[in-house]
Amino acid sequence: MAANLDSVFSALADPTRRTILAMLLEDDMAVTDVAQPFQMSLTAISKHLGILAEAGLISRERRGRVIWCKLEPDAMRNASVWMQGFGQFEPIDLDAFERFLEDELAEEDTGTETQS
Amino acid sequence: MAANLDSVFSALADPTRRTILAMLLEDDMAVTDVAQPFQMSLTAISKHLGILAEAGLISRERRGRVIWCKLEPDAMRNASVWMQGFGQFEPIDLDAFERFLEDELAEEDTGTETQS
DNA sequence: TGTATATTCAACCATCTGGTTGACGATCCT
DNA sequence: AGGATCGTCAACCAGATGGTTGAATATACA
Repeated sequence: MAANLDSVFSALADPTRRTILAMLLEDDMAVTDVAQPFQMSLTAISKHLGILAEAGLISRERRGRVIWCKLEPDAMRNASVWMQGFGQFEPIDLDAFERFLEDELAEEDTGTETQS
Repeated sequence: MAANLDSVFSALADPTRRTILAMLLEDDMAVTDVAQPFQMSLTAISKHLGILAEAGLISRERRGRVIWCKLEPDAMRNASVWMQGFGQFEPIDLDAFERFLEDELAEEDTGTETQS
């Protein structure tokens, strides 16, 4: 889904949002606590969290008054897969990569392990 | 370093630019040839290439009249390393990667944009 | 009930982004 | 030199983005 790559990469393009993700890596956090270390308004942080949630990078769950934000690393998988394909080889090794791809597909045809 | 993540991720956030990168994965290309499959003007593609180059994702070298664009995978690799911190991703799924590439290229070929 | 806390909504603003067109510089080929 | 090709520059435009403030909503608590 290329549209999802759009939203994931543009969500990751903002340093505030990347910092928020790094904070959530340590633990789930309430919106107010997420906002605490930043200089900007709570509304601005709330918007950033909305963008991260829209991209699927986090989820938000209301418990009482508090909305808990939780990292959802699955959303990064597609983007990570897409990116890693570019970093795995030197451009000069393209032919080798093609053979590698074909080998992988051939393995799958023979019923070797299959990831979803 | 963080500023570079800004430029890399925001460069990757545009589907036209991701398609260009996928095209350059196969071979170095002249600007005009990069622009050929797209509907937009050559100027627009030139700007996209400028953004990709600014992010370090490609390099451009003039030979005669022609400017050759070449993929520079190191920049993406750095961003990929950043993403690795956010969870245990599955081992690289090259089959999935190839499907992404095909989706990206198919979008441009058919002109059907899957915008959300 | 009334008040404090947690979060979002609505309106607004400045700046960035992705596109256009037309003119221009650079290079190749007769 | 003259003309075609390659690519960028400059100016412009509509819409997106990231921030603000003030009001509104939802929940908790005394």
